[in-house]
Amino acid sequence: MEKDKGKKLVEAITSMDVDFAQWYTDVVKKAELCDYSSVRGCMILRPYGYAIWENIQRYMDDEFKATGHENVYMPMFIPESLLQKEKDHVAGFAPEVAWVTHGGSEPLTERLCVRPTSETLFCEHFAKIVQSYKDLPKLYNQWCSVVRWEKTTRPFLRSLEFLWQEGHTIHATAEEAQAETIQMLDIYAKTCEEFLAIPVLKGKKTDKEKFAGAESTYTVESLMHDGKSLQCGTSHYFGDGFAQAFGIQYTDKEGKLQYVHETSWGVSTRIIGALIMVHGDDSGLVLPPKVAPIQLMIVPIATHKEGVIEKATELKNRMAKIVRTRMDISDKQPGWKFSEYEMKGVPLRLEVGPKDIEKNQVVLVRRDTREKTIVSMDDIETRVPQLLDEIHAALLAKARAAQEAKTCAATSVEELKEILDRQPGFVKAMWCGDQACEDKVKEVATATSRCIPFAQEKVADTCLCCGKPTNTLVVWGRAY
RNA sequence: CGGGGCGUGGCUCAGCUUGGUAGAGCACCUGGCUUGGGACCAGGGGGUCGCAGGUUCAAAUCCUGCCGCUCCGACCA
Repeated sequence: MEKDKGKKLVEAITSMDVDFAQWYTDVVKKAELCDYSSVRGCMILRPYGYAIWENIQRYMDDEFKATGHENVYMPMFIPESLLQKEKDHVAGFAPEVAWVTHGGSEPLTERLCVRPTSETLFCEHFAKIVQSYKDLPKLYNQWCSVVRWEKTTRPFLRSLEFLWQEGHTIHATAEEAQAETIQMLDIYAKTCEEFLAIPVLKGKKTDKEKFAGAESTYTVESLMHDGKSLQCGTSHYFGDGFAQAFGIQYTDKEGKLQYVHETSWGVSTRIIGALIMVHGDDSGLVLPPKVAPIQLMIVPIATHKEGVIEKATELKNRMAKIVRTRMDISDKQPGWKFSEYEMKGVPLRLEVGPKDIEKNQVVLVRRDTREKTIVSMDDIETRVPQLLDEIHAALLAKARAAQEAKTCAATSVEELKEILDRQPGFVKAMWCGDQACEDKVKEVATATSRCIPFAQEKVADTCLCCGKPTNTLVVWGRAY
């Protein structure tokens, strides 16, 4: 039935059900999100990929500012002695930091690490600038890149250098710091769901999975198309541990010296990996409208016919005032353009040709469902934004349904393993709190605890591993 | 770090077994024609075959080492 021509190029993207990992790599490359560089494990963010990051940045930055945070910039180098100050922290990061040992040809008296995260730099600075309770809180954030010398890398999911934001705040009281930790986790959840259409599971990490040096770590976890989970954002409460290690003290109203309470929180370009793996399909990327660099792509048909380009340009100028609009008037075939912008995940396409112009109409085509709607040219200003909203809602609903369909419950480690082998996803199971049991789950079922969800429920009375009575529900899975 | 696969114009790959002056398709450039799901015709440009050694009269091809990419595993904010 279908014509053979052109099929070969469409097949350039491996089907997700054949080989999900290959599909992911194909999409990243074909959609021109990033490219490999000559440095192992480091990637080049191309304009289209970077534009996605800029949109995420803009959204989150507005949220940070709206909650009273200020942006700063710290150095990219950390002296070894400074990194050593908090022992859990250094133990966690030392194995994967990159070291600078020479300045020009001169050996340095103290080697410098390239920041894997900046807690130590912020702490050192906070210790200097805080004297009184009147100096608190300090609500700082920085947008930067960090370096972690990973053994294996994948575009967006794990690279030696990656872009992120790291928030670092200090507060007079533990309560205030704890509230900050949760507030930022909520902003991350909101970013995922309302901006990226990625449903998330909010919860607390077990001690085994928490951040090096943290008292508690909170996470928003999401489920990818292949059933593996990915941490989309993380928020840590440090208590006064770092404050003690770095001497961050203030004088309270009673004139007594107190340690500050600290938090940190971060989201990285890894979230773009989630975006790809949650919404993508066999034709390529599917971008939720709010984050899409191009929201509406205008494809004029039969551009050589009189009046087509003029009309398409007029429509583009009208739409560009409302949504991020592009028009392709290159002499490629329309079919080529359709495939190209589907691969790039553009949420909505507008086709306009001689027949449409005659009838004063355009054809709107949704990327997510490929549904075509014929709309009067007079109505596009209202219909396009409406459709974009519908697409966002549909993507979120679809992803939520997929997550629910892949969420099961287990009462034993064996059952958990059996479920994950059959259908990877989230598995709810009770846990006694003992790390030995958590280790056992990893050993037997090759699954890790994703989080202790805030929304607790009871799927059994006893620990899935040791059988001791417990009321704690943990969600398990296999993670990226 | 362990195991598998791969490295030849921008991309996908053939050529390697059996050594003998570098190939195809796509992409790109020029012109024509076409335009509602990846067109067609003609002409054109572009590669020290991942790197370094070795064997040989001669290496993309054989040998050794290294580097990189990729997948699986281990490790890991």
